[in-house]
Amino acid sequence: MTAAKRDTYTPETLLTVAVRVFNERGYDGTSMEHLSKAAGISKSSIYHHVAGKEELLRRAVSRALDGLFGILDEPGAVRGRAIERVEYVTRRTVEVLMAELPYVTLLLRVRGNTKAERWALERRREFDQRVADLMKAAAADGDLRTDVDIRMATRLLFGMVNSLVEWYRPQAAEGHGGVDGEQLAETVVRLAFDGLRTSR
Amino acid sequence: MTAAKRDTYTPETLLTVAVRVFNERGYDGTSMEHLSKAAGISKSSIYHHVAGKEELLRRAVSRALDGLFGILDEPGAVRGRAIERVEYVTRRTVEVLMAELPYVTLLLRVRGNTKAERWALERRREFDQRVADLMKAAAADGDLRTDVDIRMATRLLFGMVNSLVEWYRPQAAEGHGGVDGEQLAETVVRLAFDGLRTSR
DNA sequence: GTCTATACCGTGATAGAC
DNA sequence: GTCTATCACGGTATAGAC
Repeated sequence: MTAAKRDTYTPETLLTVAVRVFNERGYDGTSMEHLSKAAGISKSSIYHHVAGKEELLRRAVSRALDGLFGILDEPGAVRGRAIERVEYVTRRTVEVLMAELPYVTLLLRVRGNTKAERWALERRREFDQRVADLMKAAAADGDLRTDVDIRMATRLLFGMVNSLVEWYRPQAAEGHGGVDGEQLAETVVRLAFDGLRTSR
Repeated sequence: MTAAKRDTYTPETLLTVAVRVFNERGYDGTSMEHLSKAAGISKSSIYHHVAGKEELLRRAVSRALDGLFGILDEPGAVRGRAIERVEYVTRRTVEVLMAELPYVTLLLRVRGNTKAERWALERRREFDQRVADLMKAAAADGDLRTDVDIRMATRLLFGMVNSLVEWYRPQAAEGHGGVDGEQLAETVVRLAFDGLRTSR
């Protein structure tokens, strides 16, 4: 942040508003009129900053995808035993999901009606595939239970992780900083890998 | 089925088509024009059967909700140790989700822009609350791990279960009947309660 | 029960003044 | 950079013939 919050919009600040409204009403359920009301400027002023509604969507899901793919290049995701890498990617996915919550939320709700949406779905599948490959490696190492299909387990694991966007809301710094972030990530990992039950 | 598939539509047969299109394009992304093309009749013919788009949505989510709430009245959900009841409800939720896949899919994607949608969201929360109460009882029995927040665990568990709608597709009876249904439900339950890992 | 034709409104997007 | 005014279009829904 080089300057304090200013009155005039940039594509970035406008994006913040747009993504919030998209998540509240759904992308298709949001009109340019809704956006203009939420931003406090007229419809035509929005067109001064961005080419249209779909560009806002493209910018938003790009940000989410960048965050997710970034994880796969981190040292913890490329070095070590496969199961450790899976745990790392899972934990980091939860963290990125929380850090970029509105953007990832939008990404996960994309349907595929427009070009930008189809592009987003394609890249999401690519990410899922990369994770599924990691899981296969962990299974080959004998570190995952053998009575479940790996592809299915991958989907369920990330279905669980992704479901965070439906209820997680960042608490506005109550005393201590962002401690709940790492805590929640740890909970998800422990639950997914060790299960809900007290003892087997 | 008292009669074979007929040419003329009823509200029910029309609903089948509408729900499929709603799930493909999203409710807001679906126009009456889309529906009429998919059904093979004109827009105005649709209005002969139903009052409008929102009635189709209401009928669809009602069917999903009836299926889910029905679970809570089954013997397995009201008798026995709490953890057994939680497992039962989890397993049955997976089964209902598969049996009523398009309807539950639509329910889980509802945003809340219209009256019917807000009503659906309210009833969904009611179901979630009933399940959360069961989980609390299981925790009080000492059958759930104590290092995770119960409310959070409930949300993650059902986030995992609900994520099925994003990828599960019924296979068109390849040889044996509907064996995969119970199998998948069992996998979800085992994964959720015992975890992914081979051994602790 | 289905059709064509149409009413009427909200949509995404643009023109041009300030 | 923002505005008002406006466009062409597609949206839900209805009228009335067959």
